[in-house]
Amino acid sequence: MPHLAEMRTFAPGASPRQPGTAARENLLHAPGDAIADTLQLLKEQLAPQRRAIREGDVVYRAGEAFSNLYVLNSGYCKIVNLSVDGREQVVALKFRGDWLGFDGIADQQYTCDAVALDTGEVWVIPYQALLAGCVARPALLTVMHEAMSREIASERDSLMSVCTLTAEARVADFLRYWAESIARRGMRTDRITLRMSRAEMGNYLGMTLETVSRSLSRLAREQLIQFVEKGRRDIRIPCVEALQGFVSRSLAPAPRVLQ
Amino acid sequence: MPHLAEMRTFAPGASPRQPGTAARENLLHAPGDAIADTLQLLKEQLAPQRRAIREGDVVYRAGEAFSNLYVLNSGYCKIVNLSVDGREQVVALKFRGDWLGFDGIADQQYTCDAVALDTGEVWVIPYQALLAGCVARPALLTVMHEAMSREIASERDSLMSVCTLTAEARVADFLRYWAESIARRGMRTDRITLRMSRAEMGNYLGMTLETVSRSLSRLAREQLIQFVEKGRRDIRIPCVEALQGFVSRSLAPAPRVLQ
DNA sequence: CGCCACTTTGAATTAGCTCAAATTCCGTGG
DNA sequence: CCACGGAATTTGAGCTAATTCAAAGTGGCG
Repeated sequence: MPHLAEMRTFAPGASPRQPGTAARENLLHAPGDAIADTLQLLKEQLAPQRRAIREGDVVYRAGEAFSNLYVLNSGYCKIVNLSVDGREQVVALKFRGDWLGFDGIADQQYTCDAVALDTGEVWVIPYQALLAGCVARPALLTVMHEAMSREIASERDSLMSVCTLTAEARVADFLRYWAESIARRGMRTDRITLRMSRAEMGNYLGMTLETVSRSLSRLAREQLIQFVEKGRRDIRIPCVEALQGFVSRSLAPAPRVLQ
Repeated sequence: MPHLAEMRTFAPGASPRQPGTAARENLLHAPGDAIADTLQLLKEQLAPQRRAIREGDVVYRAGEAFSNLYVLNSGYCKIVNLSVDGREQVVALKFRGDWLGFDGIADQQYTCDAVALDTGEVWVIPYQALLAGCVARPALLTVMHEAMSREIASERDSLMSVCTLTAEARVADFLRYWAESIARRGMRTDRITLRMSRAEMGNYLGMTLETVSRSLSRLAREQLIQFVEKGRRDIRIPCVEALQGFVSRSLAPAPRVLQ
């Protein structure tokens, strides 16, 4: 577990080597890949503690005192918002390179649960250490701000999706978003494995699990997706653009309303 | 919408402030009011340019190159998200002390329109100047991060509201949120003036303007609100807690679903 | 093999939408 | 000051997308 004192000992550009993993990850590092660059920067500058996670593990919990941000190095997480009256709402999904925990900054405690959807690894980024590191490497501040900015924009898109699309279009848009997210991370996108149950998807998308199921069946009937044999969580997307097209087409013909 | 994350920190009874001279604002400044403190800090450290805005004025527009953040010193703004296929979605409302423009950081251009709902004033905070100022005054970074964090939490609450509440409860929650927002800023809350048309509210809340109107009529019939004579935009809220109670009560009895 | 959780599909119900008509408000010009 | 016209709002009636309730079907795993 790296302490602040240790952290400083790494000269910028020198990576703290971990036996086994570091070499492999450096091999995988392609310059120009913003996500990999960010991970690389964080590793070099902060040598973050790594924490293995498995499906269902809680990275942080609502109400817990805030002190760390987290960056997802592999796997998938869902962010679950909780209301005082007991409602639960999946409000975001996180992929490799995404940051978790920004919601805790304002009042020094997290306002959501962050739960792993799969085996993976998060890096622990103590907030104070990050701020301290920004003095030497302003790039750290830049990547953090970009991540926060992106999160704000992303949640606005979610809200727009829920407010303006039909259920079936929302499901299609969700699949498109998932495919795009993993494509941007260099993973194959033609065949995706959803890490969520129908109930979780429905919760995230603001519809019942039955409606999710019906929408998926309909999308399959329309050839926009295919179920990979054995297991209804593996889905083939022959053409992501076709999915996008479906979403656009399913809009009301005249969406021009606001002033 | 429920903005749980915003609830803490602010001491009620803080000064309601009007745009005006620095001297008058200093007189009105009450220590312990986080919003006033932030404005004070920004004024002292950055002496931001002030920009008067009137209803309909665009503070920034989607696609425009990012270089400034803005802080609302008075008035109200809506944030409108735009999709490539022409949908418009009001995704946030901004009050005195709120920051605008975070969405522009990630890709160096704004992704939304920010539009004034009323006469007011924004302060222009050049992002680079802000970062530079943070070296001398780390508190600047703190308030900025808190604002971003709050915005993330707030949008998650909006998403939860849209996904889990009935239309009528959403309208009630919106009124509660508006009342609470201005209460926290020291303004009277028993009688509020909505700055939005039924169509704008409906867009923000994910329903048609007719449903907004019907919901308001029903809430009035149930004595949870009253229309102030002459003008359907002035609303009296006899008891904010009663509104909150209505929202909670209108939940499905057994909201326990996820896993 | 058999249980259990998840998923699919159907049928009936309903919340909210669409379409339409009346009403109110407000600014503008006479 | 009042009349007029357009825009916003309200309200009603019918419709539809999505929900609820229910029953089968499927797969994973001890």
